Amino acid sequence: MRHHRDDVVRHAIDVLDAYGLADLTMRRLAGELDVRPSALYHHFRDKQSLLAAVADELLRRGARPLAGTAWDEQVVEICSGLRDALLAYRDGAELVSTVIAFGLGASRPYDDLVAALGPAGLGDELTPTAARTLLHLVLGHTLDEQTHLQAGSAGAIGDEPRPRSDFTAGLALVVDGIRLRAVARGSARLDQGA
Amino acid sequence: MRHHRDDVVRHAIDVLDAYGLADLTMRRLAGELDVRPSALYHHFRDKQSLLAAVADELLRRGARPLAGTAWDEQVVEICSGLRDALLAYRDGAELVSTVIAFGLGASRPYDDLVAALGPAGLGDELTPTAARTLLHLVLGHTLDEQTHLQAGSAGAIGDEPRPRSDFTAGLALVVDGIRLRAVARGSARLDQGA
DNA sequence: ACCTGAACACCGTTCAAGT
DNA sequence: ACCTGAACACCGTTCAAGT
Repeated sequence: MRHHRDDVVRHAIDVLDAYGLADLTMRRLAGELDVRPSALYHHFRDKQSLLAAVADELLRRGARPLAGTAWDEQVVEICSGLRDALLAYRDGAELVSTVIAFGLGASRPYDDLVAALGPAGLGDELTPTAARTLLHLVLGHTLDEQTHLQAGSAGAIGDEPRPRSDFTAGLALVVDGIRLRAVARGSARLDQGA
Repeated sequence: MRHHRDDVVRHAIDVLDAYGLADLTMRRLAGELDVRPSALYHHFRDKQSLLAAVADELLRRGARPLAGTAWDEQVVEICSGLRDALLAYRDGAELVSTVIAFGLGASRPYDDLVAALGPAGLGDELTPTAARTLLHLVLGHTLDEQTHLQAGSAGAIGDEPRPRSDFTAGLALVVDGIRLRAVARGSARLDQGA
């Protein structure tokens, strides 16, 4: 049976969710598609590109429209939505972190954060910094969280699972720091929780 | 020639720095030590444990005494020192991030941050959250930075390198957010830069 | 356009046995 | 205590050739 690129990506997500990132190999994926491993190289130049496409699809599936109007509400929505998207598939956080680190894809969340931060008036220098800081927080936290959630099945010894409020609290720290800079340029109120 | 554990770790750091994390394989390391790969399993139960020991040694070499007295000075020192330690060896940030994600070692920076944050009076719930948030920022940022620094030699297309001030600015954001919570419990001044 | 067959150059890990 | 020899069960990638 013949496939095209989208079939491969869909099957790759299934393999990811069922077996984890370490077992998402070209050979295993080819096996699931009932095809020789070399056939995959017709659709993707290498494994990194495949993983980038899988990460993009995972984020696309988790995408939600923004409801809030204020920049800080939107930032919290984007970050929470990203976390939910990462948690929706096994090893989602590890996959997206890897793809972002290699700089081959998964750039949507960063772009969305930059756009949402616009009205905060941080300036052209601080806005990308703030967006990256938020992104690092979400990826790092969710990677931690997902690793600990899955610690039962894997070999790693997990200490206590993260309390539910931990993500929100960490995010609020950073948003407050950003709000302080926005305030310095004279706009939002300082004491609203994130 | 016979080695013990410390020799293996030292050679592993050399291989890491010379060839990168992807080429720090058990087989290559064994080759450098002029030993069969199976000999390494006398010293370490698996590759993860070896990497954990390498990460700990890398952090040990980068350790510096704390000069500051105020908690926010100490936090900035710890984070900057961690960044410097990670940048001192090729793929240092990726190695330490991996080891921390697996929860097998490299816990010193987290412990130091928790200790430094003590006097901020954040409480038992927020202190670990703040420490993790800082750690995620430093690891994420430095991983980004190191990837872009090394982008010339690797295949990944790096966009512009991070501006020098980016790390400091991102760190200041988070420290300000923490300071705000410390202020809420009534201690430090709010307008001191990080 | 999509795939096979066959190969190349590797991996981590185990385990009995040696000194 | 530290190591060898040999094997097991895998990897990603290339490339000529097929339909």
